[in-house]
Amino acid sequence: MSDKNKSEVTINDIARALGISASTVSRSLNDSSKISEKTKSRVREMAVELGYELNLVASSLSKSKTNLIGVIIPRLNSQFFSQAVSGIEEVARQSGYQIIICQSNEDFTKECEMAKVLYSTRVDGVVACLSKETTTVEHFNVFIQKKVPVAMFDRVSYAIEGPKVVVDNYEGAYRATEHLIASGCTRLAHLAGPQNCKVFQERAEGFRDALKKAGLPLLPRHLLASDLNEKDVRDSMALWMGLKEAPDGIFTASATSGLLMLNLVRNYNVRVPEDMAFISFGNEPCNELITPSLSAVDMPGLDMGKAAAKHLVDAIEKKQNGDGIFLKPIQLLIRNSSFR
Amino acid sequence: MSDKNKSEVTINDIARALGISASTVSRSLNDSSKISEKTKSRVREMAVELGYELNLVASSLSKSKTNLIGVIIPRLNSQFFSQAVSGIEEVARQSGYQIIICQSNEDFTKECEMAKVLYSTRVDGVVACLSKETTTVEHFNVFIQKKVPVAMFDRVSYAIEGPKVVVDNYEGAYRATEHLIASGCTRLAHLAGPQNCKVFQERAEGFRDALKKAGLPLLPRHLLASDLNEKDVRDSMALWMGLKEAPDGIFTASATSGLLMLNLVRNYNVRVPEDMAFISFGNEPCNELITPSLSAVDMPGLDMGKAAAKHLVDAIEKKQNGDGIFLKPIQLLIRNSSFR
DNA sequence: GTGAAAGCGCTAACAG
DNA sequence: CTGTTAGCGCTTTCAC
Repeated sequence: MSDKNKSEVTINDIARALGISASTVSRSLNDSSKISEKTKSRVREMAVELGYELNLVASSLSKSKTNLIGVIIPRLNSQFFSQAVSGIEEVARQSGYQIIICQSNEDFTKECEMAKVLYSTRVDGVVACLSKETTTVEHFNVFIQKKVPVAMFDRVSYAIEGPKVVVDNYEGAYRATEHLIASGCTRLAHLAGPQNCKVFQERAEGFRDALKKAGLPLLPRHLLASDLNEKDVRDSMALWMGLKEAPDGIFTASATSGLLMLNLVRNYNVRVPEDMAFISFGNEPCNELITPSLSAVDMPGLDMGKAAAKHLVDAIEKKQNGDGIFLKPIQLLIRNSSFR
Repeated sequence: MSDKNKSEVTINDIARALGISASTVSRSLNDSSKISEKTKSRVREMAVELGYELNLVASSLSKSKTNLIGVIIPRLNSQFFSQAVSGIEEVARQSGYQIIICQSNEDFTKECEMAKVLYSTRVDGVVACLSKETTTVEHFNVFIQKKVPVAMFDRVSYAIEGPKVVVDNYEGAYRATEHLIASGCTRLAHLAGPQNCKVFQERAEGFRDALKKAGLPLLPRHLLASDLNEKDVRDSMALWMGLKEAPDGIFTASATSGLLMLNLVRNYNVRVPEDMAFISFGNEPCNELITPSLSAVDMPGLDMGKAAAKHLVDAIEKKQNGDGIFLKPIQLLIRNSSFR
């Protein structure tokens, strides 16, 4: 009847229609225990009759709670990250939160901007995986100061508080290298990632230590730090193939670089795994479909995402800062590229 | 100096500190043209001094604009979707919007719920790709009624207004089939998707028509509608291989099913592409890395995402509903699985 | 069990 | 150019 031309139906409209107060309507809609069932149902009916829909921005403002979680990640298009985001989204939604996605694109400056706008959005928490470029985390201080929990996964920083969900990169690298050695490789090489980034440091370290432990030398130029982009991978491959002592076992610090290398090696007269074995840190579905299938250290992306979100939500709701390091198991997937 | 213990610094604090009004502060911070440069800079300085950060939820409430875009997609973990979301995120952010991601997981009920909460969040617009189950789009009516633009891509519905970004599924399927025929296949089969879903209908239709055009028969059970999940694919493969007249050319309606089939065929004594050629609708990076490499109809996920976001933003800002169908080109990627 | 009133932080007429 | 005054729609004491 009161078909007002106003765009939005509010609790006031319901209140007016029912001849009660807005607070009663609010309480009813929130299922407050101190409202009679009768009133509640009258309110609910009128709400649907008028086509009322809660306005979360108003609600957020008055409650100082947005039920929004900011997610900062390097990018979306890798199995690991899309799985992680899936996991985050799933547990977030189950817990009543929505997620705002920001891709830093491995760009530190963008990461900083994103932190700012997420803060302005007053997200209740953020889960982040740092860019490769990131070496300082002061851009997260806004959150810390205002008691907004920050959960990190994979590429984390221990310089700020909050839950961290990680894998043991050192161990994964160590075991991968060990495996290559067990397969009979003696001239091992490692295509490492940017060494300012902790996870890549750890992977390089695991590699080095495994060699040391086995009494194997690290041949000159057999450990190459790089950005892991396509050019770097191609250059590294070319460099190694030109060496007098070319590697007979290669461990790459990322899935994509491993895939690319395995592809590049076809241009040479080299048998895999007989002449050259491969294993990569990080697994893509692709790894087991190609020929030869590519061995990998698998990181549980989905689980890590879920865990990060879970610990974040706990931190948000229980007001416990949720500090803690949660180590997720990696898995060595041995396939044809290294099995001999 | 005025180190009040209040958690949030507001424009009022700045106003008080400077002995001016809150509106002047607001205008300054928004770089209004009618504020003296001098005042602006005093305000800006005081803002950083006090550690002020804009509260977007308050701003959103008073402006009735959230600068949030809701994204509803079936899932994240396929090249196509992660690329699409990347594209959406990129142009959204460049245009000053943040995106809220919701995965329907191909579940119609979830899709409906998501539409509801996105509306409650008062997103300024939504970009959606319908779930396979979705046959009705009434859950989007909230948006339409309230003039919130809805852009759709790939799996779209013409039952509601708003920009649609699509590829010509019929044409892609037609050309893929045509290609198989040109390669010498005569007993063609198509693993189709759920036929309530338009894109899969169109693909099946393109397949049928290409056969007809070439005067080739559609052999019994050579067109199988399915859900494209792993079990369906396995069953279909088994069924086909058991046929007296087994297919010698297979066109799958999705990338993953194609990949899986190509993998399954190894269990049979069949040469690819000599005895059986393959091509899939949808391409994954994987497709060119496997052996034999898998031919595909490639959809430009990134572009489609960007386009959808762009048209949505236009619709939001120019108040033009942006109706229109934007056809993105597909590309036939002929690789070893079908080239003979 | 329900109402009145204040307020969350910002913006936007309307004055001057 | 700047200030005053109302809200935006909802929640939340504090009364009754």
